[in-house]
Amino acid sequence: MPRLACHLWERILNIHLKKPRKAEPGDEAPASSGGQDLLARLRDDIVRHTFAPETKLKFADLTERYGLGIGTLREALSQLVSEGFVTLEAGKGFRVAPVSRSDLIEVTDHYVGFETRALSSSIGRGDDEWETNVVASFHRLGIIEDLSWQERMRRHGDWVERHRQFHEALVAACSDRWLLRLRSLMFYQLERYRFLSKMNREKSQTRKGTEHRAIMDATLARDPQKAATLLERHIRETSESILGTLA
Amino acid sequence: MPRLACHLWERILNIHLKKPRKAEPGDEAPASSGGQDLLARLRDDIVRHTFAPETKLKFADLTERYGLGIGTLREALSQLVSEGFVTLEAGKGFRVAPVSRSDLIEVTDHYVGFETRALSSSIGRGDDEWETNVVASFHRLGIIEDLSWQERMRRHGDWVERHRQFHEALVAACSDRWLLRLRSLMFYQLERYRFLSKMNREKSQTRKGTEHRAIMDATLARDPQKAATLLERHIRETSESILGTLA
DNA sequence: TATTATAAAAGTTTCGAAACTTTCTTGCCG
DNA sequence: CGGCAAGAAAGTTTCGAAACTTTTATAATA
Repeated sequence: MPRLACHLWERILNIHLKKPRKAEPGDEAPASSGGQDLLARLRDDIVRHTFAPETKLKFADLTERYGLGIGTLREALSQLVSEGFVTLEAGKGFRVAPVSRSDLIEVTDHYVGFETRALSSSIGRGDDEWETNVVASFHRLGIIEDLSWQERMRRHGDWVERHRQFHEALVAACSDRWLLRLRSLMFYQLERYRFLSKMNREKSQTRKGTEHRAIMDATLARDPQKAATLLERHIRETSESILGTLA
Repeated sequence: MPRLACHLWERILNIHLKKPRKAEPGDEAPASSGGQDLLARLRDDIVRHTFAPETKLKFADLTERYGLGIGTLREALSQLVSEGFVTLEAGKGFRVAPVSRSDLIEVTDHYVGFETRALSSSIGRGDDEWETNVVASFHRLGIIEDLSWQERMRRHGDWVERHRQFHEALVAACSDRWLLRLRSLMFYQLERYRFLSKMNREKSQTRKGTEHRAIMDATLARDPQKAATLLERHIRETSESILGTLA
């Protein structure tokens, strides 16, 4: 019976998957669509300097690398223009946005401001669920930070992800949607610079772990003042060290 | 002689236009490309409530309205997603982002913070050229604000544009690129709400003119404290009045 | 009549070919 | 040899048709 419509088969096969999908709780991200996480992949590749700053982003390369059409890529790149990761010059195409000392200084300042304010708010409003998440994400991060230097390097991708999740968990209870949005914007910008410092980080590694713990402790103790101070130092120290390498 | 290449004709016709184009001073905007100002047009149409909040943005309508292809529109809409004017749900398409009291409150707070900081910085660094521009854009705005109510309404589009230029001129000397960028983001968001208040603005109109002058005076007097205070009140009063209408 | 299955319609997403621009190369003339 | 025009190559931008999804309408069944 070849006349049977695809729809039927799909329904038969998916009925048990699709129904619950509608109310699945994890579906928070609005997401783009089919080129689902292309945006995230591209951003990651820029953040992790797979494409160095100022690199020209040619569609010929990109279509091959990601296996997607030109239009889809253009769409994602456009969003990255708005986020400040990519520049677009009419007729000349897309380039990875440049990095600079002044840019790093600005981004750091804004990020410190956003993150400390969001954290204070979060401390004031967080519930049990939030607390639990902070502890959980800290632990998940700690597992990697406790590894040997070599292992840590190998799993750097995971570290980046867990580090982001930890900081996100801290501020998650803040109710100001725009503050979270702006904070997130600056966080990703900083991530790009953080990567630059990956090369010449000496013994500072171990201190990072204790810093994260101190921030968490002050947060769980609901001491916004102290938490903000620690957090600010945490962020600024990292940036200072990166500024050294940017000479 | 039909064999003559297009290139030749174009060069003949454009040589005097294209050469100077390269160094034209007004070309500051990186701009998108061919659908040059589609992004701006779309944003304007959302800001001016041509498309009401939560409206579904169907490509069938949009292609007809703007006379552009689907791909081009998608690209512009993607950027507006990043800017927060539009939402995108996988498979369901684009919608104009909703408005709400809490959103307005957040946007106002952030905008006040950005604008006052940028203004202070600008006052500290502005040169003659900057001062001149402030005076010029204030005057240009004043011309419209001095008109009768009816005329003012008729030329509301111009007013919006000149109002934006005035505020941009004030902060133009600030050197923090990210601060200007974030400020601009919030400014456009507020613009959407400002439009809502257009309906029920009573006598407040005349006061606006004097407020603008007071801000400019304090700015030219290089009094950042006073300028910031006046500016903050200026912004907050507007938002308060809009909050009333959002009930 | 209510419910559910199927088809049709409406809409969105992806893709790549065609048009257009910029950049590089080559050949010509001074 | 340097400058410059012309053509070729490389790259970007636009567009709309095809594939796919969601929504709406229709028909069949209990």
